[in-house]
Amino acid sequence: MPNKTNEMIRYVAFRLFVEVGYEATNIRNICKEVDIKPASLYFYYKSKEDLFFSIYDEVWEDKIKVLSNIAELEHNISPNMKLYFLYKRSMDYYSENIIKMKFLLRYHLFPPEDLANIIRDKYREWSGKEDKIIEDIIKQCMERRVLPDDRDLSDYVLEYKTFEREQLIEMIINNIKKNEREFDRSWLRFWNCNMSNSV
Amino acid sequence: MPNKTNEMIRYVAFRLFVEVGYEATNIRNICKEVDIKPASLYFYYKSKEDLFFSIYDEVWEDKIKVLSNIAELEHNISPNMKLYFLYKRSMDYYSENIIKMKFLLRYHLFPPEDLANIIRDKYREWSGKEDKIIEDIIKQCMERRVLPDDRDLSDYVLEYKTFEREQLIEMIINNIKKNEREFDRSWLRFWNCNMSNSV
DNA sequence: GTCTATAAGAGGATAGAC
DNA sequence: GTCTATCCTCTTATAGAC
Repeated sequence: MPNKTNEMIRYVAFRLFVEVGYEATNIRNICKEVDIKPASLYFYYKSKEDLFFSIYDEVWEDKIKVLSNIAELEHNISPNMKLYFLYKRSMDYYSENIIKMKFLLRYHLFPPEDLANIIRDKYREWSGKEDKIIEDIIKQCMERRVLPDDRDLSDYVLEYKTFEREQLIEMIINNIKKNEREFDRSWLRFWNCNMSNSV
Repeated sequence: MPNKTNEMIRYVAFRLFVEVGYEATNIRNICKEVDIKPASLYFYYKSKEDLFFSIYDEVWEDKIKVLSNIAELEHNISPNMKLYFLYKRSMDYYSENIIKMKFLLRYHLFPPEDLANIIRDKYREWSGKEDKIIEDIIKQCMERRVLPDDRDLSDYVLEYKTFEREQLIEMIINNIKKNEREFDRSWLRFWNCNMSNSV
């Protein structure tokens, strides 16, 4: 049974953490927007750091949940189409949640000094789960010879993740959602140039 | 005739601005490492912001100078080789100056709130100079039909910059210098899939 | 749950001596 | 050029009343 005040705190804090960053976000500003006094925030969170990681984990949890659902959805299709759908629906999710993705990018690329170690550990754990989902599909591609097996599984996973990250960063930097057609063009280039061919 | 203390201030400040960020970098920390008292820093710079932009402009100036030199170097070669050399030598420069590139990426992606407007203006000015260098070479490619002229110049420039940025971000994120062969593979994919073909 | 009041400290910046 | 001393503001966080 989530509390109204708590939801407001999380909403405002998240926005500020993304837009102005952890260090520049201060308790007073959050509370001003939520219309409570700073002391009240400490009823919900024991510290600024506590608030941050509560949000950080929630963003990752949501992302992993969505990716899992996508991966489990398709059954009777070829594994390369599975990977394609994973990509396409990931892009849909990222497009609609660009701010969450910007949040993750920000704190993985440039973590605040005092949170850096914790973020690194949490990142490893969460992105490990992400890897498993991708690995699973690519493994199927290799088993059914949709992808040449002269390369390592981990190599393909890295290739896919790099490609996906490029797309994501382009979205974040340009702050626009690409249209379906552009996503498909990128996919074709990726599949033909980076995956199927071993240049 | 640069002053020894001033050089130290700039060196230390630059490192801290990259690694821990503008907000988390404080005058006291800089001065501690330089082994001077905070008041002394204000003899060289009128504020923290002043120090920051002095470094910001220097990083860009150096980058533009190097790019200009590369572009002016090659004369008797085909324009597509010119673009290839621009790419290759840019990558060499970026590899050897990853920390400077990380600095620029950091402040363009996530500028401190109070500096955001100034950074945006300066960025426009500097990257305009960068665009001119790239434009000049691509224009030659189109004139000599090395690149199909069914696409706009600005379209090609954007394509090149996006490609270059991908390579750069990969270097920064993985914090390693790719080897020559990998750079060449990336170039071939780019040239064949993104430039020569109009998919 | 939310408040008032405040502790405790860190930060940018300046005055003025040497 | 570099220092000591200090101002003033902002920040996280807590104590304790309601």
